[in-house]
Amino acid sequence: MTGDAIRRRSRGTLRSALLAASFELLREGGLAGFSVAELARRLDVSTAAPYRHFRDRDELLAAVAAQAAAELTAAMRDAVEAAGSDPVDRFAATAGAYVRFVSARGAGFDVIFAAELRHLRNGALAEAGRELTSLLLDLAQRARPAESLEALQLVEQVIALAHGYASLDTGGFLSSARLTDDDVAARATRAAAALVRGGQPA
Amino acid sequence: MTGDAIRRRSRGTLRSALLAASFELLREGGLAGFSVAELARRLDVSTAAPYRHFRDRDELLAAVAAQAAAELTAAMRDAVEAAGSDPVDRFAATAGAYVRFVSARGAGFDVIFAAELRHLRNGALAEAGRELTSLLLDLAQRARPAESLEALQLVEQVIALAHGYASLDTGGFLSSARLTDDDVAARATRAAAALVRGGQPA
DNA sequence: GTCTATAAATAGATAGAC
DNA sequence: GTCTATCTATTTATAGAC
Repeated sequence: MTGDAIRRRSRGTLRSALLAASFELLREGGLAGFSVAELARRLDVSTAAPYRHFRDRDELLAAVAAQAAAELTAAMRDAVEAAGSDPVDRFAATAGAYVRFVSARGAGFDVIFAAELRHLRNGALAEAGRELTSLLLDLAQRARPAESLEALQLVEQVIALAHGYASLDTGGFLSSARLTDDDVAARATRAAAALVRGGQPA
Repeated sequence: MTGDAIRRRSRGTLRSALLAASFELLREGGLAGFSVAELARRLDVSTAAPYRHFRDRDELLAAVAAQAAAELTAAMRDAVEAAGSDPVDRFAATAGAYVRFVSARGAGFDVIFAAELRHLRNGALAEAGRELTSLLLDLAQRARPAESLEALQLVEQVIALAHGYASLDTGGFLSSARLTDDDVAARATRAAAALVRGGQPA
């Protein structure tokens, strides 16, 4: 559906069409498969057209990353609310939300915090990243048992776990088990909860 | 050191020099930065030379992946032995070994189990992958508390965690903390132990 | 086994017309 | 704002000489 809808856009919307198509492209081939030329091809415009809206490839990617960060933060907030009142479950829900988001949109921490985009000092992206980090830190702080790890390290652990599950999913490591995206998200959530609980002082 | 040593190799060793240089290249730019042309450049041979030893890029990568899998399995065995007798600590040590290995060699599960290499049906690679999986399953089985998750899912969790830590490390997410590779490996190990312990039936 | 030369893709990016 | 045309760089891969 989206492909045609994008191609049949009316004039003046190339910029947002580029962003939308970028997510499609990322979902299909990851950062490695991302190219401005391919984007132009899919939108039936010349390869020069995107450069009227973005200085170069990195600026386009940064805009995508900023949008991804905002959407991911929102998705995590929703998952947290749906998770109930247990602070550990609420924090762990972010891992599941992350897996689901990457599977649906193709952009995760690798895009949002890409080293190749840091030189841009893109304000919107930096701010969106900070908001995401802040949400996670807050949830970690509440889930953190006394005497346990610092909240920052707890965030690091859960991010690593979530990103790992998303990578395994994307890379097809889990494909033999024929899991749905929701299955993988549930596993990531369960693992995150175990991780936080296991960190408690015996 | 290695660069010059490789460039000054005597004749008849291009094949192994290609493998060695591949690891260097992967460590610097990951799978995305891997190219046969760049490899040839570094070894001061023509871009055609590598194709006398490998049918194409994927066959070269598969040979790299098979070697990586064997080395990683050995590194994990060493780490397990050094970890003592507690089954959870022994299993968790594989996460630290993985992080250290990826940091040193640049090739991890993403290369070893790359979807793009599966069509080759490379026997050596498949066998090396099986051996790695088998080691992890065995350790998981011994670390697994009764009533806990299946060993396969435990392996999945620890692999995801380890791969996530390695990605965070490689991507520079942890760079603000100025951690050494050993620091990151220690954190991954600790997190893996917490994960396994937290999975126990309360 | 290695080289030179070359072909065919593909990507990023710009100039200038409309 | 978009197009056509073009440039430059890079990569994978092959043919044929030595």
